[in-house]
Amino acid sequence: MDATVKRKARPPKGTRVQPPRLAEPAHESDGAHLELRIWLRLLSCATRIEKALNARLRKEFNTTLARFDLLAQLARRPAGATMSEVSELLMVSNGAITALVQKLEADGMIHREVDSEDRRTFRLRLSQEGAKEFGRMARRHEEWVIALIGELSPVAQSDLLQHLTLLKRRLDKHT
Amino acid sequence: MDATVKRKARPPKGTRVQPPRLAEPAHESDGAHLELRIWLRLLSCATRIEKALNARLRKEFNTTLARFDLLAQLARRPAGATMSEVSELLMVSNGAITALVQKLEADGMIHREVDSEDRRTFRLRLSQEGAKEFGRMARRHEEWVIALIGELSPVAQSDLLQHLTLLKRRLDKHT
DNA sequence: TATTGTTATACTCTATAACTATA
DNA sequence: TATAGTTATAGAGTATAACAATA
Repeated sequence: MDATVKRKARPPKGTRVQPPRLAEPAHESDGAHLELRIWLRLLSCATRIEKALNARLRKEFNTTLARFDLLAQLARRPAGATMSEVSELLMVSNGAITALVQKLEADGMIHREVDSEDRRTFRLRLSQEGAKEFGRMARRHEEWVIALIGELSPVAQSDLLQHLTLLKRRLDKHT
Repeated sequence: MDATVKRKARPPKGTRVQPPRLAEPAHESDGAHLELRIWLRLLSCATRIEKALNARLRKEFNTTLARFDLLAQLARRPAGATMSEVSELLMVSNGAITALVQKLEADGMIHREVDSEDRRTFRLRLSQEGAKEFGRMARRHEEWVIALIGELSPVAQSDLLQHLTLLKRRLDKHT
């Protein structure tokens, strides 16, 4: 879904004297504080990867990253999870979860059973085909991610992971 | 209803080999490839920061990150930019840009002038109040980002920036 | 014919608040 | 009263495709 924005063509005339610059969603990224530059680059990378993954999930599986993430949470919890738990895990409101779950249930990817002890709650679980389909998606997803990130050297990768982990810990405390 | 449904609850002790982990929106993140773990952490960090910034922009300035980013692009281009240029810079479709621009114009943040040489195109520029308001937003924005990221040591920050820059370059080539 | 930008349409994700049914 | 989840509503962002004006 990229590479087709036809803006390569540039008005041949004009008195524009700006230096050539790579597309950079930055606010004065050059003199700015380190923190700002990190954030802009982080956002840029995440957006790029997210768009790529979303487009491919749509194309190959007719689904989205949000749904994929919900399935992933259930996939690692054979005992299932409640709506509220999923809501917290995905950091998304209860109402939004209801919508996602309805869609996934309608597609036959998950089912919900009333909890035997508290009839207000459901346990969500992958259905059998849901588990299979998620397996297919997860494999492709991983291939895509490896293709996108795998060009970095192993050392760079492990450094990057380490620093992101550090950042995430700070955010966990700070948010 | 086993009361402590939270994932944090753990057997009091044990022979765990794995490091303690916080809630992690991951798909089997432990045995997974490095690339996958990087992506999940990257996404997690970006989402957290983005949500925080969006909420604050909404609260203090009644605006959004998408609009802020568009303004930021104009702020660094005194000569202005066309719709298509902005579309490319923000990696967003032309139709979506029209919507954003209409909103910002209605708010008096920007104006658009018909290009004297090509009457199909507009030049978008910050209005005077737009520039002032953007200045206020940018200052706050930077404070927030510094507060969120600034807990990392300077060394960690510069390493992180370096690795993200590397990643971004690969993505530029690869996407 | 090609390009710039608009419009119409639709879809996804999201939050909030009022609501229901349990507890 | 408090909690789990639903519904109704609203709004942002997005893409696509058909279209108009201009090149």
